Amino acid sequence: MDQQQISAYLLKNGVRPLQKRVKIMNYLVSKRNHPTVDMIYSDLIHEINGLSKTTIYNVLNLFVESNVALALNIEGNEIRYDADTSAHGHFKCKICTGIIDFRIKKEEMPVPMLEGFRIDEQHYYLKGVCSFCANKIEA
Amino acid sequence: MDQQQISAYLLKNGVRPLQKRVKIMNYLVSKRNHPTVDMIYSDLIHEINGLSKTTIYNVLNLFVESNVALALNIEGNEIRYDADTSAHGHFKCKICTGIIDFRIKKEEMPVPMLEGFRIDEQHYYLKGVCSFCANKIEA
DNA sequence: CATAAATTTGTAATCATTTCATTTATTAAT
DNA sequence: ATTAATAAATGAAATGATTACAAATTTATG
Ligand SMILES: [Mn+2]
Ligand SMILES: [Mn+2]
Ligand SMILES: [Zn+2]
Ligand SMILES: [Zn+2]
Repeated sequence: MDQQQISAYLLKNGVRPLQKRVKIMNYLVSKRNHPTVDMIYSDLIHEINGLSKTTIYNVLNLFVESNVALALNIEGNEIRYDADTSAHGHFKCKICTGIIDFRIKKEEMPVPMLEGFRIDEQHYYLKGVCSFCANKIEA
Repeated sequence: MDQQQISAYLLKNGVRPLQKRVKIMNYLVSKRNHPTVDMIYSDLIHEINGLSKTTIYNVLNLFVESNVALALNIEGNEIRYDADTSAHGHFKCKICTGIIDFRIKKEEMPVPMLEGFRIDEQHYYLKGVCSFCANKIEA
C-alpha cells in the first residue's frame, strides 16, 4: 500500500485524505503493531514536523467512526488501534505487552442467540504469555 | 448465596472473608450487573458506613488476582467487574450502556493455533443495540 | 490486654483522553 | 491570484478513572 492507494482507500470510505491522515494510516498499515496513541506519536514526531498528540486522537477517532480502523480495548488503561478491520482475534502477551493477530474463520465465531439485538462489533481476545517470552522464562 | 456461602467461597480461594469483602462480593453475585467501581460505590455507600472508593479498588484487584472475579475491558474508559468467572460472552448496548451475558459452549470457543503460547484469559464481547433500546428507537 | 500485622481511609499523584479557544491549512468564490 | 469561508491542527487546560502513599483503624496473635 503506497500513499496513493491509502488516499484512495480513505476517500472511498468518506475520509478526506489529508496529509497527516494519510501518514497515520500509512503507519498503521505498514507497522501492523496495534499501537497506542503514544507509540504512534513517538514514532511519527520525527517524520512529521510539529505533530500534535491531539491530532492523533482526532484522526484515530475519525478512522474508527469511518470504519477504517478498530479500537481495541484489551487492557483497561489503553486503547490500541488496528487498520485491519476484518474479523480476527488478538492475543496480548502480559510480559512483552505485544499484541498479535490470529485468524478466525467467520463461521467459527460463536453467534449468540440474542433476538432483536443489533450487533455492530465482535471482539475476541486472549491474554497470556507468548511463546517467545515463555521460552525466556523457562531458561 | 448468603453471607455464609460467600465467606466460605472466598476462603476456599485464598481470600480472607473480611466484612467489606463479603459485602462487595455479595453485591456482585446478587446484582449480576457487571458494575463499575462507581456503581458499586454509590450503591454500597448507603449500606456500609464510611466506605472508601479506594477500598473498592483494593478489594476488586484482590478478587481478580485471586480469580474470584473477572475484569472486563469493553469500553476504553471503564472496567466492569463480574463474579461469574466461567467462560461466557458479553454484549454491551451503546444506548443504555447495560452489559448482558450470553452463554457460549466451551467447544464453540474458537481455539487459535498459537504454538507454545500460554493462554490465561479468553474474552468474547459484542457491541451494538439491545432489543429493548432497538424497539424504543423504532417507535 | 498488649503487640504486631493486615486492612482501610483520604488525599494527592498519575496518566490517558477530551474540551476548547486560537492558529493554520484547505477549499470555494470573486 | 486574492479573498472569504470552511475544515483541520495545535497546545493548554480540564476531566475522569485508577494508583500511590502515609496515617488511622481493624483484626489476629501471644
Ligand atoms: Mn489485529
Ligand atoms: Mn458476565
Ligand atoms: Zn511476549
Ligand atoms: Zn440497551
